[in-house]
Amino acid sequence: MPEKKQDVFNDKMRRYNFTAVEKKWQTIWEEEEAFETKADYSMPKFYALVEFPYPSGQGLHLGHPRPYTALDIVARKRRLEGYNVLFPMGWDAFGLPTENYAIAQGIHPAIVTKENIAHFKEQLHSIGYSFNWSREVDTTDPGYYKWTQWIFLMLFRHGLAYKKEFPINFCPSCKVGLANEEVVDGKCERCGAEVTRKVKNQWMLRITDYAQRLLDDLETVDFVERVKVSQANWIGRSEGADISFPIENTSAQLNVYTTRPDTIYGATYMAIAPEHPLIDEYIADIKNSGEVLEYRSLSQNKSDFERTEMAQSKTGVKLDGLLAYNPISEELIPIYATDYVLMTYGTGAIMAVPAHDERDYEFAKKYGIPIREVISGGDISEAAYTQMQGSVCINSPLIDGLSADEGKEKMIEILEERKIGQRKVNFKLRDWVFSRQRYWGEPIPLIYCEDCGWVEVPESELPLQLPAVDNYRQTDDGDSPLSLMPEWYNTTCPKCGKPAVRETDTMPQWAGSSWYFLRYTDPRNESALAGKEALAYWMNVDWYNGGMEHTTLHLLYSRFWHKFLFDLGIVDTPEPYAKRTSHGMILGTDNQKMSKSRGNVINPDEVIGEYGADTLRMFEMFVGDFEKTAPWNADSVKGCKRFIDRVYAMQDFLVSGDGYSDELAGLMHSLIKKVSYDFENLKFNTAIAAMMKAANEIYKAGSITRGELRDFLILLNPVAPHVTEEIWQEAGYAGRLYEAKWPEYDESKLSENYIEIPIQINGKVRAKANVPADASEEDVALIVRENEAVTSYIEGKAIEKEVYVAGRIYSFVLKQ
RNA sequence: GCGGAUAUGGCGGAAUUGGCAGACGCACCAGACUUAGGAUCUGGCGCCCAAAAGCAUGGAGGUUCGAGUCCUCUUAUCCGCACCA
Repeated sequence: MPEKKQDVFNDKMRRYNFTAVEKKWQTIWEEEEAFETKADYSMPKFYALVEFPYPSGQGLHLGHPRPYTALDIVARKRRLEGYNVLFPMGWDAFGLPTENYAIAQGIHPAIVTKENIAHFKEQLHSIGYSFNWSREVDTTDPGYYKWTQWIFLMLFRHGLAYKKEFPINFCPSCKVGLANEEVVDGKCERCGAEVTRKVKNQWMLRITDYAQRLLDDLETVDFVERVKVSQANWIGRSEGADISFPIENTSAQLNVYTTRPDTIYGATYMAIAPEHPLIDEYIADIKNSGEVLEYRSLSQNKSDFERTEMAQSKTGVKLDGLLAYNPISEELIPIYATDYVLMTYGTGAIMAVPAHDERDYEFAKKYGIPIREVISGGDISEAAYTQMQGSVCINSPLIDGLSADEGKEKMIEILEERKIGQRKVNFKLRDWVFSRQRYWGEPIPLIYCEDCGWVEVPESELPLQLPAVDNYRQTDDGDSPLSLMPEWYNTTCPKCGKPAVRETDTMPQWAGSSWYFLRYTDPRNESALAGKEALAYWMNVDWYNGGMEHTTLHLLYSRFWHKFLFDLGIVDTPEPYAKRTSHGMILGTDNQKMSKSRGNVINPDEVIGEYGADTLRMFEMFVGDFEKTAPWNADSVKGCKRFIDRVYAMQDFLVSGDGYSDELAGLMHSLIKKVSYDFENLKFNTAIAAMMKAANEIYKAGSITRGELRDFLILLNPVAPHVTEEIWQEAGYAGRLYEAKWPEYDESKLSENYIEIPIQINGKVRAKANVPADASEEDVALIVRENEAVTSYIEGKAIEKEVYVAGRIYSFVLKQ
């Protein structure tokens, strides 16, 4: 050991060349297949999953490494704990940017994709992740999308895929259909033209059939609360009743859905969507039909954006000549067409209760419709009163005096008895629009035959490959480029053999990512999406981390597909993911989202070049609470680099001894406990802080035993795998660090013999006392009284109360 | 508008879930070692103050021996969804 500690750090300071060292270990790990899964299915397994990236042309940005490093830490820890770990990576490579690049440059998207993947892969390698590269998947690989298509066929065969007219966003200037994310403020992202709606015949998936199960099973999984809440809100279950209102002087009934049957006496008008078929049916009876039809076409031409823009002020038009009959209040009430009622939810018609619904209130005020209070508790001259809790039904002869909740139940019973309505559950969740009029996606494996209708492409012909095209652009009508290729789409009907045509739409980007976690379990299987045994062993995903932005799309879609495959008996579990966590975004140094246009993007390659991969990994974890957004701070990165250098230099005070020294034993045991706990609970920042603090203590102590350094290196290894592996080798420990065993701590050795407890007098800390850790309350009371500061405070004053919280605090309350 | 979060030093952030507010890091200050320092080591560092005391977790109240943490009200910011009957 050197005489003076600082001597070590002058010219003699031990340093290492992180670039060379990191490269060295990455090569060794690869050669030794250090992180590959074991074929031994008797081992306990752990499946860690991060969302596979879209390989964009820009390469990785600083946001990518945050979740990857987090689960890499967990995966590495699990391996050290003796688990067989599956930690795969792949590419969600179908998508718009690549396609747009292809359109602009005329280069086949497959070629661009290949280049981008190579770049991404190299970057990921340079960060030292322990991914199972032998299991890499690529959604654009025909060997992969064969099974995406196969799952679609199964959905079709089981009646979960159907075709329907559906409006899409269309840019009249670019003449292309746009995804929602390409529409910014109602304008085309590229050319800025106003986006309109265009009705297309689209494939839809019946995710709504699974709405109840998708909601119920949230109870069975360990997802962070905010994810569960968003999914539940998105599914949007509500309970109410369908009720029929006869139309006077006709045989028609107007069916409505309401969650508030208890307010039916307050229904003073009916409101229907402008598209509602009632208008067409009784157009002859509507005196102002011209006005009504004009209103309809006006609202139909509005884009979604305009419609929400207009939400400020409600508009509508009364159907002159038609009146509805309220079957409970036995009154005749007017009917309005208005676009605040949506054709796509419920029945497209509502009973409007202005007194107890804010929208109806606003509408009734504007059009001078009576507002009748039927639930007490509010002031309806001011605003609609919508509370149910603690409210009582009034002006409602059949349910007067009941609470709103009871009134609702009672009214549903009455409606069912009289056969004018029934209990009904509704969901906000819509079916999934599954076709895209694009090139760069999985072709939908269906054929249309004049005689047989839609017919499956035979399974033996899968994958149905994307053909080479001359032009990747949509037609002026917004159809897929495949629709310009008669040589591809003309075929024969697999059923009857007559001439028939292929579907030219492709699948959305969400398709490939809806089941990729299954493919990782057995990625090269050619006869099934994955082998039974592999699925049984590896599923469920034990821990899945991903962005909040995928909560209501990818996460819900993949749960849906998984449940469908479960129903078919292909997978054994009703849910794919046992646990889901979410990371916060990394912002630029200006506290803004990193983006090319803001010019605040930092490339991870720069950080690796200047400080090394271990430092990048550590800082990504140290920057703040994993679940919160955090701004990148280029200066703070240095702190992590310094710490790593200090750890490297610890070898200079290495002394013999496989165990812990008396001086550091308590520190080591509590460090093992802290780090083990924090790594499991997304508290990477405090785990690193604890290791930094421990390093400071070790420097103060001036020596470290071989046993202490060994365990310290193992704890730090998941965060900084290269440097720890290097020290392991240089210091002469046996074997590889990646094969070491995660240390255990001894609870009895955590605490010191003596502990310092603060003494409060009237709520303020005035003194501290050292007491034996195992002292009784009586003992502590005596020790505390010996303290001079305490005696000076309590002398001559009456003690009103004394509180001792064992090991924490001693508190006196004095009479003032 | 609805839903979800967040607010703590100059900065990023800690706080065993009601028990010493500011761990750890950055920046800064002083000293050491240096031909040199964008290296390293040692120490300091919430505000106010000579010190003692006092004041401090967006703001205002409250509960408690004790509140960043619990309750009520309020302000600001961020994210998601947009008339879901």
